Amino acid sequence: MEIDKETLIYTVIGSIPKGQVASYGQVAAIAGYPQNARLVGRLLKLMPNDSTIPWHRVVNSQGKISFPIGSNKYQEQRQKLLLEGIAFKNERVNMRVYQWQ
DNA sequence: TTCTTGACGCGCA
DNA sequence: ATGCGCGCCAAGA
Repeated sequence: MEIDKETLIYTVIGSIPKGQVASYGQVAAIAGYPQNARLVGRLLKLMPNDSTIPWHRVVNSQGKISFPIGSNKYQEQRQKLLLEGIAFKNERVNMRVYQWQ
């Protein structure tokens, strides 16, 4: 039986360790779908609210949150990351330090 | 079916 | 550092 992209990507995101982050592109690549960063973002958007997957640990390749600065979602994600000990430097996390794998 | 969008990424000026 | 263009690809109009 074959695992679909959706399930695989959710699994990858779910395996990101607490206190670390991964970019959309990395998640896609690890799941076996390089060049599909947009797919990752789309799935997170369609993800049910009652899901327990750590969606907040996914930021873009620049270490920035992919929501407009100041928006509720932006604040929510930033807060979750801060609570895990991830520090922000000018609205962005240091990928060299917090990047998973 | 074609065109536009978008929680993206990379190279280049 | 900062735009800008282009590649990607599934979903919606």
